[in-house]
Amino acid sequence: MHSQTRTDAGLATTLRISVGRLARRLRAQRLDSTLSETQISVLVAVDRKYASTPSELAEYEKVKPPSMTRVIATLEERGLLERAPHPTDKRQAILAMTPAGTALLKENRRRRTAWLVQRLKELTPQERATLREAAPILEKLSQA
Amino acid sequence: MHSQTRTDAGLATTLRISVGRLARRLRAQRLDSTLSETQISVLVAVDRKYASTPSELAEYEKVKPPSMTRVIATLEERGLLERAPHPTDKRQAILAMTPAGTALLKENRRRRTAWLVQRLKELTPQERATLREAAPILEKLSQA
DNA sequence: TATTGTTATACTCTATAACTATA
DNA sequence: TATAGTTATAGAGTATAACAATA
Repeated sequence: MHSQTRTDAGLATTLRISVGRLARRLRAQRLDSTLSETQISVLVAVDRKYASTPSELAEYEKVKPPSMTRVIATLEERGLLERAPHPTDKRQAILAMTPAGTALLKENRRRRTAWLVQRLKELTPQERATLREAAPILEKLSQA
Repeated sequence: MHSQTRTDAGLATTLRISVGRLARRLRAQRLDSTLSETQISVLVAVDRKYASTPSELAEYEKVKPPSMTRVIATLEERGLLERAPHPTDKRQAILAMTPAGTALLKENRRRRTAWLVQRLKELTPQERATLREAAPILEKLSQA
């Protein structure tokens, strides 16, 4: 059964291919296809307070500040984010979720999770148990 | 340990997030960052004979024919693909790998796999064993 | 002076519409 | 007429360079 994964290189190859393909399938489930992956990702970052100012968001998303200016402008225009003044530094802006932004994220998570839950249901109980063991390891790998 | 993954929805959420993040990390390892993901993917499709003509490649990559025209033109200019006449239909073209294209793919795979092998080495033997069990299941999930 | 953020401009990737060559 | 592919053109996303406001 594990013929391709006996060696570390074999395991890495199999993981690399299936993780890439699974991620593409998950991305395709996104709710509002008029929002890009970066836009969704910025909403998530603001929602979880991983980043709040335009500079922090650019750094977090690995894009340049002028690109982030445009991403934020679009999200503001759509009423998904709003801007508040920084308490001490007038140069900076603090981004915050609007109720519409929060609702959109929630629906997006619901959709993608529902798609994957359906796929998990098609596995055997033993296979799901294996994935439960593997999930925290994949989590660790992704943060390495 | 599995507090987040007891339910199917919890498992799905954890998998969804870590698979997405791991895929992004893997993509970032690509060799020639002047080649887009689509360009790499077209090379892989030609190499494995998943598709050979511009129309087939457009269909396979889920882009429109004019977009594929440009992707192929770039790959030809860089000497990674070459064009041969179709044996019976003068409208169509058959794309084939050049030695440089084959070499580039090989090096790309080597790099991404090497990155992941390194990450796997940082795990415990028990964790690697769990991933060996999980790998074929993720493979199945990605093809569902 | 250094930092934060924006505006102006250009490049890449993708799309739609219109066209050419062949079936 | 229909199909395979290209050319012309436009829109989205990101980059660099130059600038404004504030620290």
